[in-house]
Amino acid sequence: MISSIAELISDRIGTMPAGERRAAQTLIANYPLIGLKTAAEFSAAAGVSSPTILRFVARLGFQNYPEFQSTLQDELAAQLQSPASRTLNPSSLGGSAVSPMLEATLDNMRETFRHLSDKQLADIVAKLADRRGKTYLIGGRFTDPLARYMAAHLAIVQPNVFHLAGQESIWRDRLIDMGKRDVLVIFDIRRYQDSLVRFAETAHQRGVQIVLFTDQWLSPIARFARHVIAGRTAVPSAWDSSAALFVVAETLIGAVTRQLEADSAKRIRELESLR
Amino acid sequence: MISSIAELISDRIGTMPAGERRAAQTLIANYPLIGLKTAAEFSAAAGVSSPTILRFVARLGFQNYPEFQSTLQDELAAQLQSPASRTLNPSSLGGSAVSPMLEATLDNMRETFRHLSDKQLADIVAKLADRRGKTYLIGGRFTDPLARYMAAHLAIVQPNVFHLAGQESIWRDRLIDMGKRDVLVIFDIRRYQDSLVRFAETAHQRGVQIVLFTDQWLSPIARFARHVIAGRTAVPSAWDSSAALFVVAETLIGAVTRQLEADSAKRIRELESLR
DNA sequence: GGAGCGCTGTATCGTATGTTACGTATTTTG
DNA sequence: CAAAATACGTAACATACGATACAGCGCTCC
Repeated sequence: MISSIAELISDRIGTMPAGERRAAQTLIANYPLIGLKTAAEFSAAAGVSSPTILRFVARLGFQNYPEFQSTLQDELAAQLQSPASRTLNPSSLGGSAVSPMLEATLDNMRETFRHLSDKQLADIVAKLADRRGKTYLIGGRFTDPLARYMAAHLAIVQPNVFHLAGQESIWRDRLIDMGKRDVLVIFDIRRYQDSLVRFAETAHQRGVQIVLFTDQWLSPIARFARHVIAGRTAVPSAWDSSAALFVVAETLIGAVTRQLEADSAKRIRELESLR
Repeated sequence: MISSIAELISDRIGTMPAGERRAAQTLIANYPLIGLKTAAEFSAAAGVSSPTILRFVARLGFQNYPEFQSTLQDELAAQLQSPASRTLNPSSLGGSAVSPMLEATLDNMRETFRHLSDKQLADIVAKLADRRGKTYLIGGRFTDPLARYMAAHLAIVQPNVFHLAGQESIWRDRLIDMGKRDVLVIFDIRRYQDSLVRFAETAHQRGVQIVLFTDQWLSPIARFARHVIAGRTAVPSAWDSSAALFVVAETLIGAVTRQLEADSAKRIRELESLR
């Protein structure tokens, strides 16, 4: 079973003529980056001519150079998305049944936060903590609980936080109260829901700022969103994982609370006395 | 000090017009691979035109698209050569506000799963997948969204899954339908809610098996529970974190789905056709 | 409400890139 | 040692890619 181009090469390098072998060796030595550059640059690095490079990729079974590059990119993409598979050898850890799921989830979180800058989060926190406008939250079929979770916390540290629940017609009607100063937090991962997209579009037209929690393939709502948080969702399960988005949500909740510390502390005391 | 293109983007994304911001977001979400493809493919993925992509890279300070791609490749090369440097976020070095939160959460998860045996999980899965009885789910003030999340998934792979929502009196009345073969999944972390404890006690008296998700200090409901999952909740925030429990929930969802694979696949197909 | 500015997409252009044909060099085999 | 076959590079070609000019549109600010 040959899965990567690197394996394919080492499998066939013996049957190659001298020039192509030099190409193969340079590619292996700088794998896979040389292969992503132009055929001319590749040929220069290998010290051969560009036609030799083309014959080389043809011998590997590719129709043309772009096809070869695409395959390399796909390979790279697969590597970059699951850091674990690359860093640790499979035999090193004890074979627990649950740990693949846990490991994947931990990777997803690290990866999600790696693509999330402090500045981006700070901007979102500032917007969520801005009390001149209202905050609305809504989610899709499986992610609506995340919207609820976030709403439950935010509603405690500040007024004017609303979770949009129930039937579509109900929350569509709420659009009438939304305007420029307001924020709409939407959770939407595959398979993206049309109803949410329509809702987001209308809200956007009304000038509402949208904060979108989605997966790495980006919900179509990203079109209308002011801020996009792309979480990794891939786990060894029949379902996608929302855990990374959940942690981002908790991080934001914590940051908003700290931001509003003075006010929220007072508010929380008041709430306590109401019980 | 800006070292990577990703940082550069998050630094300037605030000043970008809508179209270029979409480009920026898609690049961040699929970093950095989309940027290595052609401008046309990039533009299609971002849902904008190719000139917008070119204006985007120009705004980042590049003379032309190839120069932008070369920089991305160099960055990738540096990463691939020292795998260690990739795993840590550059911002985690200089006192970032978010990464303590992430680190604590990751620790919580590892710690939570360390105290969770495969056998314990397998028992719970077996019980949840047992279709002779009904499954009820409920949670506390902040954890009810977790109950909803779990219910939303379980209800798809098997019948007779119910989330108990609304006012206390409503779900108390549902006790009448609960019996020995049924399972009640409860989420309860500090501060533990009296209403839930009373509910759990009554259910227990009726012979209902209780699966409890709680924190490491154990809700009083643990007294009545057949299975207890104790998650770590401590994070540097004003709030406790439910993320570890969330991941356990997802793990169970995945395991139950696999357990019921044959039946659930058929069921899911049926559901699809109902849309 | 009107004028100005800035953003974005369409269409066109030039060019860099991959591709192919061909001739020479090199190796292999009878 | 000779002849043939294979490999390799040079040069011409075509395509597809990035760049640019321009027009339409929405937005903001008087």
